[in-house]
Amino acid sequence: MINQIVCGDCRQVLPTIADQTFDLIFADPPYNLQLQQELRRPNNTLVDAVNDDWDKFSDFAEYDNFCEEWLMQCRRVLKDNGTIWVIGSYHNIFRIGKMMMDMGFWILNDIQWYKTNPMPNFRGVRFTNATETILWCKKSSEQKKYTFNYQLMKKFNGGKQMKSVWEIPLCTGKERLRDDAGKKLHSTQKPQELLKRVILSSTNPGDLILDPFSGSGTTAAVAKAFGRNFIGIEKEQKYVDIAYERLKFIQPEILDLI
Amino acid sequence: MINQIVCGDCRQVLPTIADQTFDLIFADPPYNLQLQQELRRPNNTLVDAVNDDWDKFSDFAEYDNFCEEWLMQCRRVLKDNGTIWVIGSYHNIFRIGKMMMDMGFWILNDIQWYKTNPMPNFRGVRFTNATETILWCKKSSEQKKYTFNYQLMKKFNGGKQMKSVWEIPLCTGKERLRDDAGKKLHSTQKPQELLKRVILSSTNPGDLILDPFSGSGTTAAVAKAFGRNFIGIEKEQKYVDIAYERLKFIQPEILDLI
DNA sequence: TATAAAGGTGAATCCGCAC
DNA sequence: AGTGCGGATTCACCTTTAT
Repeated sequence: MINQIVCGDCRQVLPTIADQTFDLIFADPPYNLQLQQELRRPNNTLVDAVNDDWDKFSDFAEYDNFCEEWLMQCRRVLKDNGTIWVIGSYHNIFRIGKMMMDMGFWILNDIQWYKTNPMPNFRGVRFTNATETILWCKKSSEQKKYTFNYQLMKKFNGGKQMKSVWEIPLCTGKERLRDDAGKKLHSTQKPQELLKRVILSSTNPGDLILDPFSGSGTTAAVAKAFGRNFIGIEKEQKYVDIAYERLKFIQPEILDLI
Repeated sequence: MINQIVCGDCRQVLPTIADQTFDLIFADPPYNLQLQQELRRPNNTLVDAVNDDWDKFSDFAEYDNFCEEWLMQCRRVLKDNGTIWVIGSYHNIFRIGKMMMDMGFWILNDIQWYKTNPMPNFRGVRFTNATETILWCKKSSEQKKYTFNYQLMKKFNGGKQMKSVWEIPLCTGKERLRDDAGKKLHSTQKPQELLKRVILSSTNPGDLILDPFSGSGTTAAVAKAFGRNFIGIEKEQKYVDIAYERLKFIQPEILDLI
């Protein structure tokens, strides 16, 4: 089932896959829905559970349990010489980072995706939230070998060692997948440039890559463009369809950038 | 005991302070770096790494317990309309961020200190680790009021809304405190520009600021320069002495930058 | 005295293989 | 697992020394 997007919850699909199957994992997990609802509440209008610490804790606990399940499975299907990337924002990345450390993952870098065109803070109550964090980890602290194409990254960076800060625009323009009405097909489509750096830095041609939250299929598209194999897992059939449609088209503009 | 550096472990000193005393807290706790071995540059010179006793913890649990203690006390002595900043690296910030969320703190921003001159990765096995993270939090999600001098930050940023990425050099040159032999007096002295942004963005003149890990006294120095009051807590007497010595000198170059 | 060259250094979880 | 060794490996900025 190589080079496919499987429809299903990764917590159910991953247990059907053998130990040490993948050379690389890229995971872009969802936020806790309950947390997001809390975030979206109108300012200063408090919802019933404000003082209910139990409710709050149960929200975190539910998200933590969800992450623990898919992360444990990811660790199992990752080769002992493989690495894993997990992207998130300040809403979830601290919980995930702490959990990964406790599981035995060893952080290699905390990459900062520095958005060149972030959404401004309209009310002027905070600094413009301009980054997302991508954790790059090996499977254990003792792990000796992993793929890092240092010289290629250095070349991409004009001959100087590439830093952990990646200045990349949000996915907009022609790259952004939209329906006939111009409505974006996926709310959090990641830019190809981001996946290009992930895949070219930490895999070799022919390697097998897993994306347990495939979404619009950026990981699969970039993997295909660069001769890597992939397996995507995606819960919603409509996103599976979108990803397959996307994979039909060659994207030479990615290859031009090498 | 205003505008003083108290010598002692903040876990013992803070319980002697009344509830809701401080308008702002800036905390720069030990990072628990857990360095594995010595590191040499390509020219074979040894890197003078952080190897202080105050940064040694036996395991995650010990570090977590330590952080839980000082964070709980900080939350108690912070005014209900105050905010707290905590700086760390990928070695500790995920543990701290998760813990703070669980305690009820509400993250306003995850500021990225983007070092303009970070130490390179000499072995070429990772990306240059170029950032530290500073969490800016209010005391609870329900908290309506807190100080954010939006217009001043905008002015500092050339008229555009300031982003959560702060490009600031490491503390070197004349600003770095050194003994007569040229040896750095503190292994992790923070740049004044960093504290300037923290203090000017989130306090007003006359506010009272706590730094529970005072170290070389950068927080106190910048607070004094900008007419804020401070209380520092520092475990080691030698650093207390260094900070007081530093406070004797006016630093007009900070004020020039307004 | 001015300019150029050389040297030092910073919160870092920094090699891989053979024996 | 401990040791030894071959080989690949650095950026920005400041200070000191040399021309």
